[in-house]
Amino acid sequence: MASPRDVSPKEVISELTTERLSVYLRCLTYLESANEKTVSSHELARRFHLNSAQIRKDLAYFGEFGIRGVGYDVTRLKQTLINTLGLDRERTVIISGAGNLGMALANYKGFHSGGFRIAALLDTDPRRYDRKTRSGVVVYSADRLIEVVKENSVEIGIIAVPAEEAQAVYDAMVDSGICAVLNFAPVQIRRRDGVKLKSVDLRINLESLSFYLKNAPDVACENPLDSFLTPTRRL
Amino acid sequence: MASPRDVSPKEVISELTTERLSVYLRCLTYLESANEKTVSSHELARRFHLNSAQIRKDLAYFGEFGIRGVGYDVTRLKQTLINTLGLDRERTVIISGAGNLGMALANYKGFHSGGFRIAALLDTDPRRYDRKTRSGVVVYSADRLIEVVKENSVEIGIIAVPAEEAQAVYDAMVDSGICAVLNFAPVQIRRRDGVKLKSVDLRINLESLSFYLKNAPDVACENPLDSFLTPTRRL
DNA sequence: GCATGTGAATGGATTCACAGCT
DNA sequence: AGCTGTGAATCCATTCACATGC
Repeated sequence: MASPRDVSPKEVISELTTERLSVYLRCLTYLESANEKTVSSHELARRFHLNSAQIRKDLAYFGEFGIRGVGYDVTRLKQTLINTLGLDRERTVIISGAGNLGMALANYKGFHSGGFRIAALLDTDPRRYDRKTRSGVVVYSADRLIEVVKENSVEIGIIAVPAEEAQAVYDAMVDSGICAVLNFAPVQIRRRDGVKLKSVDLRINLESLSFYLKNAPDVACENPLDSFLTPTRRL
Repeated sequence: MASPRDVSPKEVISELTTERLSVYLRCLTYLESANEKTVSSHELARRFHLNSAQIRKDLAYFGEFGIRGVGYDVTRLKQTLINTLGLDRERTVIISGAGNLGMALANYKGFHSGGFRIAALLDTDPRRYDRKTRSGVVVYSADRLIEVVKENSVEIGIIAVPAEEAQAVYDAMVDSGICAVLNFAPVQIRRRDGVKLKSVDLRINLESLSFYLKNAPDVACENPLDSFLTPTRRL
């Protein structure tokens, strides 16, 4: 249908699919490092506890990358996924909130490679200004948001401030031109059009485990992928 | 159908529903602090950008808590949700990995109230032993896992170690008797039956934003709840 | 022969819309 | 009159199963 280089799908791709692409990319990176040359959807499914039909369907949204009777070329599919996910160029990130969580995120290895660069931490507490994380990220005054965003062409903002300040930080980020935000504050952010928002709510995750413990029958076995993925459903 | 105190549903409740219950609880806590006495599903939906039919359906799994023509009693529904989520008694948590992330989680306010208590941090690096977080959590040798779990009746384990060690930590936690785990390591954990696993993958969340940026049409507006929730789908 | 890519079938989750209660 | 609780309808995601191509 689509040529192999066609990586901009016409249809809307669900968040679930997108997140699985990230999982596939990780699997392929591993296979490549293990010197595997090709892999079939069945093999991928078997080794990483996925579903082969789903892998094929997910990939097929973006073109035809496999060879019938053979499977997928590991390196080529990996590159395709990198392109598809937009990880083929660097995206700059800022983190608002230089408390424990912000600092931990600034040092998180997965945020310093494979397409991402953290330009700065921002905070409103002057005592934190000019501190530097182990990974070399500097803390600036939150007043300098616009300046930092402009100078570094920041595309992604991470909210790591207390719940009360989160909405204001979100709005300021959007005003400064950021159009994708990852929120760690435990609040429902009021969104703005055209700005992607993902939230990670640590408290909700714990409460969900509590619910399980309360109702635990004894045995429960689920899709290993589930726990990673967030849905895209409409209200 | 069910009596108001019936809080153990026969049917299987989806993870999506469970996570929404946490959201409702948060909304009700806010309404209670604002001295609201009753609230209708429409009012809840309007104020917190939810869907009224979904609220009613979610709540109805656990009994009949509303009054037709009136709505829900804020305090009573809040208490019901606390019971339903199993937050009416304390659940003890340990965190494995006293690096940046583990330390940040140990200091996270949402983990020190409303039903949770962090008993300890565990690490394999002796240089970290006996350190104490601001919130008073002490770092022990990971060797002492079983001892700590037994003495504190730990029910929930949080994995905050590097990817390579995550599976071993998970297995050790399960062997020690923990039956609910929250994993922050970017790997697919091989599950054991009867043990609930939730994973938060920071890298996947960022990649998902990257995909959005790559394909951003210009405007996109989604369900504000989406970003918080994780699905429960079968392979 | 074997594995992809894909329509068709299934299975869930959300939303609609209204009967029934206060 | 108003709002809950819920069957029916709709929408979306996953899985099946096979025609197609290497």
